[in-house]
Amino acid sequence: MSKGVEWAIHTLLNLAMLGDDKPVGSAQLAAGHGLPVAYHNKQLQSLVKAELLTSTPGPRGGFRLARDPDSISLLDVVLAIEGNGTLFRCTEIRQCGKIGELSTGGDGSTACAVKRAMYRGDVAWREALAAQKLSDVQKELDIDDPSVTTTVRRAFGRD
Amino acid sequence: MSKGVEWAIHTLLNLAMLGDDKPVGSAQLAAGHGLPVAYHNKQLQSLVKAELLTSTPGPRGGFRLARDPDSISLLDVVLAIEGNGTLFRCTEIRQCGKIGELSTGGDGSTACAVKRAMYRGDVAWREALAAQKLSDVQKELDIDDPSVTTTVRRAFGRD
DNA sequence: GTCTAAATACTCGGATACCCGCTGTCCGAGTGGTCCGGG
DNA sequence: CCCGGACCACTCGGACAGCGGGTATCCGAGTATTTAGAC
Repeated sequence: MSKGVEWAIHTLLNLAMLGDDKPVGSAQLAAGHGLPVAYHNKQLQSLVKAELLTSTPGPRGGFRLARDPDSISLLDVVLAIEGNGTLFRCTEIRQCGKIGELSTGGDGSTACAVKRAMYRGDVAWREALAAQKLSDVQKELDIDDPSVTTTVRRAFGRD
Repeated sequence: MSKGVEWAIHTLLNLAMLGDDKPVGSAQLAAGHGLPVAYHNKQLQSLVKAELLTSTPGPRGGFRLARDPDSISLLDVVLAIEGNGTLFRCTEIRQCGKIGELSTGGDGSTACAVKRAMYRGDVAWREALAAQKLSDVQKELDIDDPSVTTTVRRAFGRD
């Protein structure tokens, strides 16, 4: 899994902790965690396409959360960055080679058993991530370090 | 996830369906599903290192299952091919940049909340794969197409 | 003083190189089988 | 006929290229602000 996922989650959490609706520029967001500005900007565009962020151009522009943190799951973020493909990709090799040629019994309607089995793992992963909203992670973050919100606000020049 | 995982699972299943302990050469295993021989051989070596297969060199040599199919989980196969790393890699960017520098409150002992949250998804995925053994998939495969075992045996020149 | 309009500075957005890891291929090391010669 | 040794064919194992996607970077399109000028 690409680093962009970690970057996106932290960035979204920072925006959630700021709370207000003032846009924050890509440069500021990247500076918050010392990330390469231009590439991070590219990831933010992916989040905009996925409708997790809204962008406003021009001076005083930047990015805002498109929805409340309790309606954005970690799965949403992962899919926005990685694309909505599955972890395991079935190539249907069961239909190739000698075995594929000799195979005749099963009807072609049923999906490959290997595919089904691997997809069960995929579904478990997705459900676990979908169950966790940004607001949940934000709460945990606050429990670990109650001063984190103040720190973030200060890092972005608020207060 | 790399294709090698799909290849490895099908190959192990084929060996399980053959049942006997006669070694099968890398070339035959690859021909079973029309895979590139040399590269597939490379993957088989990974399975040997993970102690899922045993290899015997020389003429009449090849690969055999190292354990019973009911003691090999899909997770074992995935980790053997992909390495035992986690899906989500935490880079600790929370400690970098402006926010990292200003952050002081939380004790360094607790892991990043984002890391913990993502690892929950990782654990769910691993558990779902660990719960499914090769024998289970083999049974499903046999239900979908009762003639599959015969087909595989024939494809490998048995009977 | 106020309205208008142009210049400006700052932002996002997409097009362009770079690099690491999966993919694919090759050849060498090692082993068991086989064949030939001798007893 | 039986035994021993050398040859050989076949196997795995690791070392060597090729390519695609993530990574990183730059420059152009667009907009709100600012500012200068005219009324």
